[in-house]
Amino acid sequence: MSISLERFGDRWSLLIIRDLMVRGFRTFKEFQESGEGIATNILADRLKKLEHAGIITAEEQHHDGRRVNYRLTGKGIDLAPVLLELLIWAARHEETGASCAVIEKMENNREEVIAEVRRRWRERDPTPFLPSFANDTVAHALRRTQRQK
Amino acid sequence: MSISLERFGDRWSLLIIRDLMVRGFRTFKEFQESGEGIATNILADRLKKLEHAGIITAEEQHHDGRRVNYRLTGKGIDLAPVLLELLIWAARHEETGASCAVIEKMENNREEVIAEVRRRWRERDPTPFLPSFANDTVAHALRRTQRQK
DNA sequence: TAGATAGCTTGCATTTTGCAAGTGATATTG
DNA sequence: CAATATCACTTGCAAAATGCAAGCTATCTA
Repeated sequence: MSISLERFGDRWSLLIIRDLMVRGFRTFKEFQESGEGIATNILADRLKKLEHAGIITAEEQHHDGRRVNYRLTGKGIDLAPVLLELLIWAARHEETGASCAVIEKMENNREEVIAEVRRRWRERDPTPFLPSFANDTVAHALRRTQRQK
Repeated sequence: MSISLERFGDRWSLLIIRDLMVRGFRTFKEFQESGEGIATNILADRLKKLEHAGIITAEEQHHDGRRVNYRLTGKGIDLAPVLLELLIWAARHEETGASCAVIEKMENNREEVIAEVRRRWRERDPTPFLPSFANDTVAHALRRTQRQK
C-alpha cells in the first residue's frame, strides 16, 4: 500500500485521476482552468509521473497537433472503488456540500456506480459523471445509473 | 473529496492511519521505529494535524505519564474501506509481495474484513490485523475473520 | 538519585511547491 | 500567407515543506 502513496500520495495526483474519471477532463487546459489552482509546472510533472506509472496515457489528437488527450489506463480506472470510498467518507465526515440522500444512494449502489464509470471509460463516453460535484448533478447521474440497471 | 486530500494527501498521513488500523500501533515510538523512515518532526506534525482533524485522538496512559496512546476516532476507522480498496488496487497493479489468493479472498469478503477491523477497534483489541503486511499473516487474519462469520 | 525512556523541539540543509513569465509548435484568421 | 491565437508545456526564482541530527523535558526504573 505504501507503493500507492508513492504514486499519488500528494495533493494533486488523485484530483487529476478523479477529474479524468468522473469530470470528463481530457486536456492540459481543462485541468489548468478547473479552478482547483494547480500550477502548470506541477501539473506537467504529475501528468508525466502518472503516465510513467502506467495510470494514464497521453496521446496526440490527430486532427489538432497541439492537443494532447489524457486518458486513464485500465490500471487507472481500477482506482474507481478507492475514489468512491473516499467520496463517501468525505461526504459523511466533512463539509462537502453533497446531499446526504445522494451519498446514501451511492453507498447502496456501489457496484452500479462503478460499473457505470467503467462503461463510460470503455466507450470513451466523455459525459462528465459528476460535472462539478454539485448535488443535483450527482443525483442526476445516479438516477441514470439506476435506470440502466 | 479534495478536502480529504487536505487531511491526508501526503506521503505519511495515510500510513499512520493504516498502522493504527491494522498493525496495532499506539505510540510515537512504534511509528518512529516502524522502518518506514518518517522523521520525528514530521511524525509529530502529522499526529497533531490528524488529531486536529478529528481522525485520531491522543490520550496519556495513566500508569505511565510519559506514554501517549494514539487511537483512531470513529471518523478515522471509517477510512477502513478506503484503505482496503487501496490495498486491493496495489496488490493487483503493483509489486507488493502479497499473494494473489489472499487478495482475492479480501476482495470477496470486503464486508467481513471491514467488520473485523471495526470490531478490533471497538474492543480495543491490539492484535495487529496485518502485522507486517506479510502474506501468511494476512491469510491467517482472514481465516479468523471467516471462521467468526 | 543516576540513568534510561518516551515524546517531542530546534536548527539547518535539501527538496518540493507555487507563481509569473516565456517558449515552441501547431492552428486559425484576416 | 502573414499575423495572431491557442495549447502544452519550460524556466527562473522565492517560499514552503521535508529530512536529518541533535537536544530537551518530563516521567519512570534500578
